[in-house]
Amino acid sequence: MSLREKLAAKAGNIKVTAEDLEKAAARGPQAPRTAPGQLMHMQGKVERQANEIAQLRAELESARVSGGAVDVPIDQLHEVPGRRRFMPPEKYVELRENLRHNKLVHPVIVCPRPAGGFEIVSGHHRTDAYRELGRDHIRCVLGELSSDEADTGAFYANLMQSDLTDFEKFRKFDELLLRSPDKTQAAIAEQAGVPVSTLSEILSFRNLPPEVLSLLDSRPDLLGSNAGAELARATKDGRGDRVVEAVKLLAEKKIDQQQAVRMTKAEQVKTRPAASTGFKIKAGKATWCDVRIAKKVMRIEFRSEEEAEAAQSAIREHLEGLAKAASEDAKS
DNA sequence: AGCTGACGGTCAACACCTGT
DNA sequence: ACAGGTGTTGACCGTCAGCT
Repeated sequence: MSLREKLAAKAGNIKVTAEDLEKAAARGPQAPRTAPGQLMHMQGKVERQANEIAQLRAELESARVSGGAVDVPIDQLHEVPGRRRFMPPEKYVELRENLRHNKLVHPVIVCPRPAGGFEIVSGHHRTDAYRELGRDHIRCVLGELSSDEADTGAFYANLMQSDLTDFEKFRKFDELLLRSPDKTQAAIAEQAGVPVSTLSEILSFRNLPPEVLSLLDSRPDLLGSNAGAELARATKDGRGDRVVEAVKLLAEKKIDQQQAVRMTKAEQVKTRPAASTGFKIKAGKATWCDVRIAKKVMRIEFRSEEEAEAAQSAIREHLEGLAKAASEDAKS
């Protein structure tokens, strides 16, 4: 008897009952147990995924041409560090609840990744919300930019959004300046469409103590550029300890930004001559004019242009008198 | 001359106050 | 309770002086 005939005879005794079939169906597809089997299984899986991604990519390409969007599995979307825009927690909750009940109006913009899958160009929070809502697909469109262009594009797009914090702008501007050392602040400011002075103020964050910078990394909404620049100046003047203390109190919501700035200046304020910082002149109970003085500049604010004009000639007359007296004093 | 930072001004949004 | 006025805050802007 040949080997084939022997094996056929043995197999002939194996009977597959209806019960066996049921058990097999309940177990579902089984992963191979041997190493070569597992390798082949893995290769097959990778190939299937690559095919799926290639197909998705093709669908996205044709959707771009036709102006449509494609449902992409959320587990194929990957975040690029530094590209995510800051969103206050309450706004995120608002977005998620909106998406719970409504369709996604603006699809997520993605770019294919060399490593497979897609990187998110914009729409991180929408993707997060979908994940939290237990959805497994999200509408996507293909971006037309390289990864670098996407980073820069996302940044400048974010810059136009008022809810991007100044500290986040600083981190990105700083990174841009490091990446392009040949570019001046003026050139970057022009590209971003902001005055050079604004950029300069934002970049002053770099002078803050390291402790404050790491705090701001987790709470970028803590400091605006104004207060940030003031605190950076205080740090440069050797008052870093006070800056750290003030920012900690700010984080605990015990003080606001202006109070934090004042805190770092406390000693200076004491040593300053007791100059008047302004006063108000009342007409009855209402303020008729508000006078503010800063160094050699005095500002007088009236309720209306007419009142300002009326006061103007009286002030001029008085000032001319003062100037005349001053010149007579100088002669004598 | 160009770049940068300091300083003060303007504006919008919001909070608070006051009168009805 | 509501509307309007007033004050405060933070973001943004323009000017100017110092520095390289």
